[in-house]
Amino acid sequence: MTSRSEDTRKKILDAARAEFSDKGLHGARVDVIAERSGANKERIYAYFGGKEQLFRETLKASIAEIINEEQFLLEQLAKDPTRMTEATLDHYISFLERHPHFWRLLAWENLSGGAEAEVMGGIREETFKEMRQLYKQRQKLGLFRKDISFEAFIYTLSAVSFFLFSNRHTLERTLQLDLGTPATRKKLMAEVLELINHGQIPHR
Amino acid sequence: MTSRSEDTRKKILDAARAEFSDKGLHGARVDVIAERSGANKERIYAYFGGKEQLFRETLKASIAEIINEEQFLLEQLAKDPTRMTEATLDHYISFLERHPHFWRLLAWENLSGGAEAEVMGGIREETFKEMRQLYKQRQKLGLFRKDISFEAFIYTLSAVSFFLFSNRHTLERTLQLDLGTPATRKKLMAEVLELINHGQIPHR
Amino acid sequence: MTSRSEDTRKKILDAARAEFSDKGLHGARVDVIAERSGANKERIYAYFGGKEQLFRETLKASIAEIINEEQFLLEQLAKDPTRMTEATLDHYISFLERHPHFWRLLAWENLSGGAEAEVMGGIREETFKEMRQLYKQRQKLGLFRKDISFEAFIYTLSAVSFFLFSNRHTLERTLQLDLGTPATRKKLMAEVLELINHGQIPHR
Amino acid sequence: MTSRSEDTRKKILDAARAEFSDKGLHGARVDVIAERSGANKERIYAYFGGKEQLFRETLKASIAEIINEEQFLLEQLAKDPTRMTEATLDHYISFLERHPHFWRLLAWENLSGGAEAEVMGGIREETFKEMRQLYKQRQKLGLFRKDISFEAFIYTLSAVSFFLFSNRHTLERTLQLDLGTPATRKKLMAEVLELINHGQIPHR
DNA sequence: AATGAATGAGGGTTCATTCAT
DNA sequence: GATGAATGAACCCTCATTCAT
Repeated sequence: MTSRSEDTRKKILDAARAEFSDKGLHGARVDVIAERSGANKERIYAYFGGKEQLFRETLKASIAEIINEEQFLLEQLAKDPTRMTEATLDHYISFLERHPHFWRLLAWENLSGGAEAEVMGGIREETFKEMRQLYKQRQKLGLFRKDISFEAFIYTLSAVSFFLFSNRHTLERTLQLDLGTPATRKKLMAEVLELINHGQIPHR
Repeated sequence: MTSRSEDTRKKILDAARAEFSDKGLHGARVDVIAERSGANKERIYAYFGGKEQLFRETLKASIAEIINEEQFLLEQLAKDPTRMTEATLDHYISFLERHPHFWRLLAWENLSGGAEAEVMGGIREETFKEMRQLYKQRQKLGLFRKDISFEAFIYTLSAVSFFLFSNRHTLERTLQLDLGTPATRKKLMAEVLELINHGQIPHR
Repeated sequence: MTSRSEDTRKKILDAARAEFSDKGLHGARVDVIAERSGANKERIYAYFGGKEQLFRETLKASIAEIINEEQFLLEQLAKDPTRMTEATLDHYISFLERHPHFWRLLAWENLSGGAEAEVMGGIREETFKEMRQLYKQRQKLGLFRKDISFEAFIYTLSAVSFFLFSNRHTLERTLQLDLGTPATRKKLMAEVLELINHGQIPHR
Repeated sequence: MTSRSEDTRKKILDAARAEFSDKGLHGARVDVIAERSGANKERIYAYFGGKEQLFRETLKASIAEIINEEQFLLEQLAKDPTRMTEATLDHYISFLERHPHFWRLLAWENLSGGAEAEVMGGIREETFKEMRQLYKQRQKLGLFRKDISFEAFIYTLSAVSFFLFSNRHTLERTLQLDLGTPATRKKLMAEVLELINHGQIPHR
């Protein structure tokens, strides 16, 4: 594993991420990945074994990215636990915005049966463990409702953030919203946050 | 356009829906569609022009389905406007559950650039118009918060219902929930509804 | 199975026989077979499933040829049972000479493990059955030695005829014989026949 | 040519013999030879020039082996010239049995046109020269028939021994003999010897 | 001398699409 | 209108061979 081969491997992985993200497993072309990466097609097979395995590696690498980023979220939440909902939602949206291949690969994968989704399991477990503790703490403090589980909470935040990107095209047509414009998007999400948030804290 | 050809056309469309829903535009095979439909491959080209055009027709047909169903929702909401949120969410989930090809085709389409999403625009416009009126009415009555637009409301309901299906595989791994089991799903969605609902009605 | 497709199938089989006979399973090229046959490459896959299956079909077809021809031998032996050894050897040599692809395909196949050799089993069984009867008859008549089985007899005839073709190149070098020349070949085989023959009939 | 490089060369040649013997020129893979030999692929090109040249070298080396062994046969025949046929046949069978790559490489080569067969010429010439003298001597003694040339004699012995191995798979099917079992094989060959032998010595 | 990385020309196979009947 | 046969352009993958260190 010389630095040269490591470099080639990485170039292939980068190109694969772009290509698979764009067109999915079946739409992607190995030739295109080779060309995009500047490497020889055969190297793909030497390093990754085949198209499907490369897709899997690409997916894994993309999922790995979320881990690092979630560390920031955890640190932030530890410092300032007020506004947990907002901070988490913001983080999710920001992450998906900056890593379009993440949600795209995940979406392709889910449509194809999610055989590789298991990769995600263990990976995010730890983050969730810490967040769950924080959530329960706040439930005890009376800031979050006790009859709403952490799972439902995180599910909702995931859904409203993921959907924004994954169904953007359809949304723009049906809701007549230009979600490409940050301002429009922010306004929408602010309202969504409001909707979620005020189920949490019993203002009275 | 004899009744015989109409019949063949329909059989092709049905087979195409199944195949495209399963595997997407690129994963689907024209041969398979022909076989599944019992029609000759060449008929597909005679009637639809090509694979992509067939996909488009399939998508359109699937979207059209939502119209009929949404009439029921509107009627129901007209009769009993209390529990608008719950009724809508239930309707969405039930629809997606009974029409997996709908959300699947939409998901494939969104990933591919959503060129055909425009079809949806006009189609659901009318439904939304009626729902928006109802929503505003209830805002005036103080049952829904005034600073949360109809768009944000419907966006949230759409997201939490669609996400349940579109990301099911990933969800099962990360949240350790067995979403195939109706009971688990119902419990989750009940909590999500709670979360959304209590931002609407200021209990005090 | 129209006559047109039957024709194409046959053209492919003919071309395959030539190509496989020349270069064996691994040396043969599907493109070349397609070109030689004048058919489209894809037809090969449509009709035969793949390269290896085509090879198998080719082998089967070639083996089938020997059956028809062996009928002539049987008839001949029935008419004139004297000179059984000579007639059989002549027939074998003549057959191999006129069907080079037969022994070549068989030779390739034997080298590759003979997985398909089983095809031959049942096929020649009947011929051998009749010949065995004839052989035993002649043993009883004291024309063939009783301590030499039919198997050893037919084995020897097969070996000396097959070897003439299968090892021709090597033979020409080591024995300095020009086996391409019919006269040389005939002289050699006449002597070999003599060698075999006089073990059969106890001249005394 | 250090002893280290000599060693590498030998390891390559050994691996090549195994691989080419198994799969022939076209079926063999350079990568596999490199792996089997434990040497680097590039060394093959440095030492042998290419795949085909390596095959040729492998063939030459294998043919060379026969020389040493045939010395034993000659010595044996010199000591005890009675039973020349049997001794020679036994020797051939034993040699082929112990050196499967010899007959396999030769068979592949013959099928591919036998371009390298010339190597054999010179190599066995000397052995044959001695054997021919012995044969003629015995013809004069009236032990071998005068109208059967040495070439026909040696041809027959070569054929019946070589064929046993080269066509084993086909034979097992057509003659229903289990040639893998030594006993079966011995019985068959004993009868074949009988057949040949008694053409030699005019018992009367 | 030796190695791991890289290359480019195929090699087998499949696909969407069209033709001939 | 309908069908089975045919086509050619890819598509994934592999191989013999060479390069750079």
